[in-house]
Amino acid sequence: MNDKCLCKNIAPEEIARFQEEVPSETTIQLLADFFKVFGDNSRIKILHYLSRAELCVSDLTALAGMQQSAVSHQLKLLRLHRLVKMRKEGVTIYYSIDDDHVSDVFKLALDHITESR
Amino acid sequence: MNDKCLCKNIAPEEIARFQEEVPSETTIQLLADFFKVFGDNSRIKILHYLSRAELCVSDLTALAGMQQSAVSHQLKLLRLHRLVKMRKEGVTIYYSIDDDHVSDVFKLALDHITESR
DNA sequence: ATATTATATGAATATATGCTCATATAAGGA
DNA sequence: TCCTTATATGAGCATATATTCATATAATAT
Repeated sequence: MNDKCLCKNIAPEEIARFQEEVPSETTIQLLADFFKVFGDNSRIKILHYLSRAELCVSDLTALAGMQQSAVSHQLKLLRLHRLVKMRKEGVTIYYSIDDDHVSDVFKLALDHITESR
Repeated sequence: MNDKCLCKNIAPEEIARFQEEVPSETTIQLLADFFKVFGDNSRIKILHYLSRAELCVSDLTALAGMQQSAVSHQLKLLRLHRLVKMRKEGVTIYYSIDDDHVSDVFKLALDHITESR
């Protein structure tokens, strides 16, 4: 089947070399995981609100129209990926963006989706 | 519960105004969908190989170490999102990157994951 | 016409994941 | 101390999604 394919651009001997030029398995995994974080409506919303102001969980809950529990779960994930940081003030916890790339990433993505109409 | 929260940064009256400054539901959805495409190991691999050369399905199958069927399924998805384009030559179909942002997006993501160690 | 090869596709399955519900924790106030 | 409030967390559930298997399509060669 595949090993009988004669149409390859790349000769079999070159496959190994070609593969070396590509990120390692762990890098691939890290990249995919990074994008996975952005690949969810709720998290996109949260990141957008936080890119405008430091907000507490209640604020985000009200703004995003989600349940408090859902917001907390997503904030934990965003924190794990070092995209947001938190600041405690009494019983209130304020979240804010903790990554310079976030807005750049958004910009590129917006370019893409607006470009392809 | 939440409506008794007194700690809001934002006054209740301002919530509506604050929400207007944020992309519409459909834009949010488009953004999330865009990132979802990148949020998968197989697709990241495929995009990486294609960012180095135009390749046919058999090439990608061999390089990524996936089944031909899986590669075809993912290529269809990438095509739907206008990230890759195809060129037919006889029975062979060559795929290549069809979006200027792809490499930029990768660069930013790599910055993030290398930065946070 | 038949066989072979390259790719695509539909169905089924397994896994991942986001949400909800209930509850835990922790800080302040009465 | 007891109650209320803000947030976090674990379990269960429902949905999404990636892969595999079998098969379809389409081009080429014999």
